[in-house]
Amino acid sequence: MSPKASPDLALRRLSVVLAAREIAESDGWPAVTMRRLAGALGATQPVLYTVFAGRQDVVDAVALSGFEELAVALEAVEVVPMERMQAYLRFATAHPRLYEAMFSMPSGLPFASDGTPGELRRAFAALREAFPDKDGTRAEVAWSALHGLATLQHGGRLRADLAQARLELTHAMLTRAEGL
Amino acid sequence: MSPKASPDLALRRLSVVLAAREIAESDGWPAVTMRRLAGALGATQPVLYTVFAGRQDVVDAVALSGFEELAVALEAVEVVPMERMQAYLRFATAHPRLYEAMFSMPSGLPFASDGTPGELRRAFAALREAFPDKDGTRAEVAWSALHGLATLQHGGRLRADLAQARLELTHAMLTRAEGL
DNA sequence: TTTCGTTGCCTAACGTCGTTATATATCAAC
DNA sequence: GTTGATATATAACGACGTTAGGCAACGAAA
Repeated sequence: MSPKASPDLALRRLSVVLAAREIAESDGWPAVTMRRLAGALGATQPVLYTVFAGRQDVVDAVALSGFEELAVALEAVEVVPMERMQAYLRFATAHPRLYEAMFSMPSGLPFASDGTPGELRRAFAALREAFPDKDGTRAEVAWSALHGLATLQHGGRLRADLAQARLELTHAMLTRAEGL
Repeated sequence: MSPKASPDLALRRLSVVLAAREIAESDGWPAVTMRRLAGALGATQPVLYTVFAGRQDVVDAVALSGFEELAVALEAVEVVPMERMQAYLRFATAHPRLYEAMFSMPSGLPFASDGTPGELRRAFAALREAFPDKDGTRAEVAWSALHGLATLQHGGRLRADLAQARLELTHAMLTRAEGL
């Protein structure tokens, strides 16, 4: 039934994702080419297509792993607004390219639908835990504010010396807005 | 001095920017290739390089034109937080690809430095007008919140039925946070 | 132990991209 | 009309994502 030693596909997937993350984090996403990925794995390009449909699929897999990591990072701190906010921003600044794949790049991942992956739900749930309300509006607003801070800050669009002030003001806003 | 009828370079630049915007808005940024741009202008690729250093330069020019338009859109409404917030979000949803070029794509534009273009300053000034404070922290937070809402919403990452609730909550937060 | 069928991988290629070198055509100046 | 400069077009280069086709390796059947 198995003519040739069938390789561990799960392991191969993981290797590709890890290599993609490393290359992206060091040289940027445009440097993550199928040829370079194959080279980093000591294989040839067609091998990549045995576990991924294409380059976009690789990026999506990296993004998904990022959402899992973000969820872990958020759950690791206390269920307190400021703690979770700092954990979120810490994650974004520690892995800028990963964060880029998760939010700023074209993605084939389903988000608001029923097929939304569990990793995504977990990450949002960790935020909602810290910003509870009836329908989740407050958590979505908190998330938006954090995402805006993270991206504009990383893009150099905000004054670096005001980073702490922005965080504190955002925190004050989000917590005082408890009663609607 | 002028051996051949020297073409209007400014006009050509404008034509390229307009064509790039149209193609991007209809078929997405990956469809904005130098070949297609040249075709839309009835010229050949090398002509584009007489007015733009490369593709990135074209994208940057489109982004810059977007900042100018954003500034105009913001200045067109009253200096009231809710008005300017709605104007901002209206702009982002009306020209999603343009907004993408301005914020979500790799850019060679200088932002926080002294060389920041006037179009950018104008857009931010219009926001600061509506969210005044001593050092501009509040305007930066407002901008971040709006940017987060715009991008996450456009990416389908937020519940569509809560859009109005998110806007109102964000507005309430930003306005009540007047005293620090 | 030999043969066969299946499966995994590599080489090579296709079409498209951004970008550039070379050549040709066009017009002002004399 | 000749000359010289310049604007444009043709053609190419290298790299990309992706795929087709051939070769080699291995388990099962004989």
